[in-house]
Amino acid sequence: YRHQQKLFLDLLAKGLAYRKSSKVNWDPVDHTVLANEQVLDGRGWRSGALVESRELTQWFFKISHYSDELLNALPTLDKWPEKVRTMQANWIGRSEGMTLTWALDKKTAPKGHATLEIYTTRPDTLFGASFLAVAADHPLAKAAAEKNTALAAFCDECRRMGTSVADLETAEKQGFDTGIRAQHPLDKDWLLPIYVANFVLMDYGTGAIFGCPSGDQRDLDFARKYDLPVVPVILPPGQDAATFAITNKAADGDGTMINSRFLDGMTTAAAFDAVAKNLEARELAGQPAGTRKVNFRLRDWGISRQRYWGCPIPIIHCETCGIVPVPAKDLPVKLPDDATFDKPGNPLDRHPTWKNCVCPTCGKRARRETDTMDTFVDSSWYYARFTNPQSVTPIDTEAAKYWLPVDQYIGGIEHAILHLLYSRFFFRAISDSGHATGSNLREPFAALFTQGMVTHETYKSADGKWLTPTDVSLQGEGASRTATEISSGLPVVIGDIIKMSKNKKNVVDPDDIIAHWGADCARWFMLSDSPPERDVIWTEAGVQGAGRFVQRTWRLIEDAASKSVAPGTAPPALFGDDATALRRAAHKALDGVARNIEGLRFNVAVAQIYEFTNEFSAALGKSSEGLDSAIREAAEFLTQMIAPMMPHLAEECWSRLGYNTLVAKEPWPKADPALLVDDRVTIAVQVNGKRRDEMTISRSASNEDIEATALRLEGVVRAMEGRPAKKVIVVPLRIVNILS
RNA sequence: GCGGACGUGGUGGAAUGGUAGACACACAAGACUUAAAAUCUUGAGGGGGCAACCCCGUGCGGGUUCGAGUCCCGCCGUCCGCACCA
Repeated sequence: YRHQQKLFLDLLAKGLAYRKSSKVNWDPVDHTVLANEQVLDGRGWRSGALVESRELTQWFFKISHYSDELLNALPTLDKWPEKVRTMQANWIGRSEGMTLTWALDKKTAPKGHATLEIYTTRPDTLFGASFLAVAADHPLAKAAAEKNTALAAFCDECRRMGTSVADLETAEKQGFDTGIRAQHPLDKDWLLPIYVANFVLMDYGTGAIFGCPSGDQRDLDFARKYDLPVVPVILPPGQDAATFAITNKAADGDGTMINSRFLDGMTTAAAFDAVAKNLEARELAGQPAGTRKVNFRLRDWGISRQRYWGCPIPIIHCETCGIVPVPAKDLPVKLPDDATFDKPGNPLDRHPTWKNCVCPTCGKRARRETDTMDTFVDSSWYYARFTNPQSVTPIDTEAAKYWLPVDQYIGGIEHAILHLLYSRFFFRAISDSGHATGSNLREPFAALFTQGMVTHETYKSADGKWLTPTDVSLQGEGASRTATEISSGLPVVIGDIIKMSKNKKNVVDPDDIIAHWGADCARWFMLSDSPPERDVIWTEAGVQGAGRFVQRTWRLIEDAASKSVAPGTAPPALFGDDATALRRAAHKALDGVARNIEGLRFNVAVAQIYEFTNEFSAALGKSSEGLDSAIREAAEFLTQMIAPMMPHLAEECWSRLGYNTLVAKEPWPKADPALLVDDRVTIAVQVNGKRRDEMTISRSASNEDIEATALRLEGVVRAMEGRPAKKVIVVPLRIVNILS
């Protein structure tokens, strides 16, 4: 906490942490702030009228300061999944547009309101405007509502909808005419009505828009409902100006400008520029009537939590001095040990004494901040702290420079946005406030791999209760699979395969798995079953198979140990055919497994080990010159190959092979390149693209030899039916294709 | 609505544009056993044929190529992310 609190205060000093009042969704049962997804997750009891909207002062980190940088740096993260980069780019949500100032009609405007600022990404469609709309919380809406009770009621309705309606997509567009009129920026004689509309968001742009019904679907729906003009201003490519009309589908793409005075005939891009230049040059209330503006969807990060767990925010509230940082000598601010949890609400706020303190500046009685930090703050810099956990400063810059960025980060896809974006922000923010400064210290994670989750089938009894896998017995296969409840014999509905959750009871206890199968076996199954980026489906049958392999490997090593030379024996001068074959298999497997582990293709690595094990088993029954030496090599290779995935078994095997060292400490063996390539290769022969035969031929055979041999093959002759070969394509070591 | 990914046997899944289904699970037959378990051997994409072998086959329809699961275009479906973002 000491270090994290120090970081917080340094961010505060840099203006990267701040306090602001905003509207939140408040859970009146738990007395805490609800995230949007919690309101909208359909859990029922939290949605609807139970959620309150309230004004709350909370702490934020200014992630928006880095919006551009976080977006622009995404392409440099070339070892991150495309998916995650796309998700982050969408989340940051950069859009280029303009802020336009509209003069309000003096006769209708409330006192103190002379202009209205709106944000648009489509200034080109300005001549298609037929109304303006503001959010219910917009100052202009509030001012207008003061003298208009019907409008005030409408605004209240909008606010309630904002926090309670889960199905936004079905919510109807609704508006209320404020009676205020605004002058069109390009024609002061053109007055447009200003509405309060439920689909305008206060926290995006300026909380106000202009509506161009012909160019935006929402605006069109709104215009049709309130009978506002619909003037087409963009002619989509391939449409005829004489016949083009807007019915119920807005033309929101690019095209040629029409009905737009001096813009007519321009492309949308040119019209954007023309309007921008025009408005930038115009003056209104002492400033340009329009300015180009880049907007982001990304909001600042609210880090306040009304919870006991989490790092206390090191701030003291003093009536005289205001917000006072806790002095460095008083850090860390610790959580009380005697908090109570018998009531809802923040235990720190409720604690009888904890929040009482004196102001470090004036010495008067003051109050501690009772919010704690979001635990995502902790996870945003732990990797930097880990480079030297003993450091007296939060981060040891030299250690960080040496170790960071993290070479390979592995985590679930569920962190694609929050954790990974917060970390990218926080690392920059702490660097800019004097910690971990260095040219390589901007992005925390050089490479990212998102692994899948462990999933399991779900089962539901006839009366709709979730059943655990141990309650159910399964019969049949494919579409005719059925399940019955063991205790009652009644049929069971087999449900979706989903992430294990206690709620749906589709869980298998890791302790049980380890107790019954062992950790090696569990790990082996998970690695072997699916590619690591995909979800793995936990099945009893699958883990049984892994268990059999554990036993089989042990037997194989035992057998091999008894048939091999002693450790450290020099290899013979000559190996017989079967011994050489075993050595080739061992070296190929070693090479392939190494490559696949490096590429994180663990399931393929496992398959290769299986394949090699099969060959190894078969070789043990043979007799060949030098076989005992080859067996030792193969057994040692196998042990080393399984070691990363089944370390306990590998150590047992290593010991059985006569060593009293740890295989974990052995270097990965080097495959002999000479044993990786075969003298003779088997290649397929196609006639007109269809495989008809195959041949085994010397690796160094010339194309002419290959062609001649291929044309003599029995299967080829049959398929040619006496026709001559028109063309023969020879791909050395791969394939021959004969066209006839 | 916008953005992205994916679609291969009964199942999980292999396959730098070059023999589709490696490997495993499940299944079946056989060996061993008084029996079962375990283990070992064998079989298997679908269809036809005694067999040799032939035809069809990677969601559907086109295209590029000597050659397409893989590349391109258009559909269909599934999943994921964002979503009244102006």
